Amino acid sequence: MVQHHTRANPLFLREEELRQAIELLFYAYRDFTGEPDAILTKYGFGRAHHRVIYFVGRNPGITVSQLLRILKITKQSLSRVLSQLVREEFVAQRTDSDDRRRRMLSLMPKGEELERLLTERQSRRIARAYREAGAEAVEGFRTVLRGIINEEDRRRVTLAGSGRR
Amino acid sequence: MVQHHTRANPLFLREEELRQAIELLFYAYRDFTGEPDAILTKYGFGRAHHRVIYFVGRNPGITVSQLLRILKITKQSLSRVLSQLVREEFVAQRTDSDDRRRRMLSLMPKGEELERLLTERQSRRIARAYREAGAEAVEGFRTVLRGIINEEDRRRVTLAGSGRR
DNA sequence: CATTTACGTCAGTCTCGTTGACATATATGC
DNA sequence: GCATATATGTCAACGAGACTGACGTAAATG
Repeated sequence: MVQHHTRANPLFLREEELRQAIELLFYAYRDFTGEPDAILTKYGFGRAHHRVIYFVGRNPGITVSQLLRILKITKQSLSRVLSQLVREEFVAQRTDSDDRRRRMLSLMPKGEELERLLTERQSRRIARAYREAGAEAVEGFRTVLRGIINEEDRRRVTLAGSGRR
Repeated sequence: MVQHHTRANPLFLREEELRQAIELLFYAYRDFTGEPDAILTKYGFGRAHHRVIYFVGRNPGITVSQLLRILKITKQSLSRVLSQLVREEFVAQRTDSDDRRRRMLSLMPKGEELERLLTERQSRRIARAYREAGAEAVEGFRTVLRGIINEEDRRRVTLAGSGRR
């Protein structure tokens, strides 16, 4: 697949290979977010709203501080978009009965609908790529991406899912 | 959180798998850009500067319009960061002798140095992930990422690298 | 010579990230 | 019960970086 005819210089090969990875990530993320971004604009929302809607939908009952740890942004940045989503009835807050300081977040019908719309687009893109690449490539894709993620957050992705070994 | 022990429903499994991909991409990109972002701050630059420096370094002599096509941002957005990079002598412009409307961009010594610094960090992260994952996984990673990229831009990544030159 | 292309710029807007200070409610350890 | 820590929200101010739309200039091109 990767026809490197320069076997003479392994260092060059390595750098070229790594630069390709950098570029693949850039282009893939650019296009991966491009479609949702366009949809969000119609709602007066941006990518930050998308992230909140996605992770709240994925983890119903998640608290603000848990969300902050995932997004790695400041309380202010989250607060702005979150309060907007609550105000416009995309997201609901209810007090945790165990610890009444906590606000448990969940999607309201409007939020669920938008979440589905956005996730559907992204899923379709991934599904197509997965289908074309085959199961073995998919495993490789997952493995490498996990390796790129900071160690402390790797568990976030594979614990929840089919990757139960 | 969400543990799926259901093997009964293949559709559900599929959705879970796709959501994991979405999250892998999110976390990987977040951490992939996190390190360079921190460095750039010290220079008074942002991620936009990084992208320009990277792609100019990678494609010496690239023109403004070519850069726009890669970054998919507007002329204004590019103009702001580019003129700053030129002013501060990270990037040089010289008129193309064939078509004197074009400005061919290249890195100046300061730009090359910063580019190396930033790319080094990202490369190290990728290299570690590649090493841990193995050659086969790397191929899968590349294949799936290429599939995620809009078709018209796929050639950007594999032609320039292993192909010519 | 008219049109198109490449590039730059001005003015204004918006999202979304930042810091730092402060307020409140609640939980928890002693 | 009190002191402290935690979870959350909010205010003010700021900066980066994206956008649109319009306009201007230089050069290439049909």
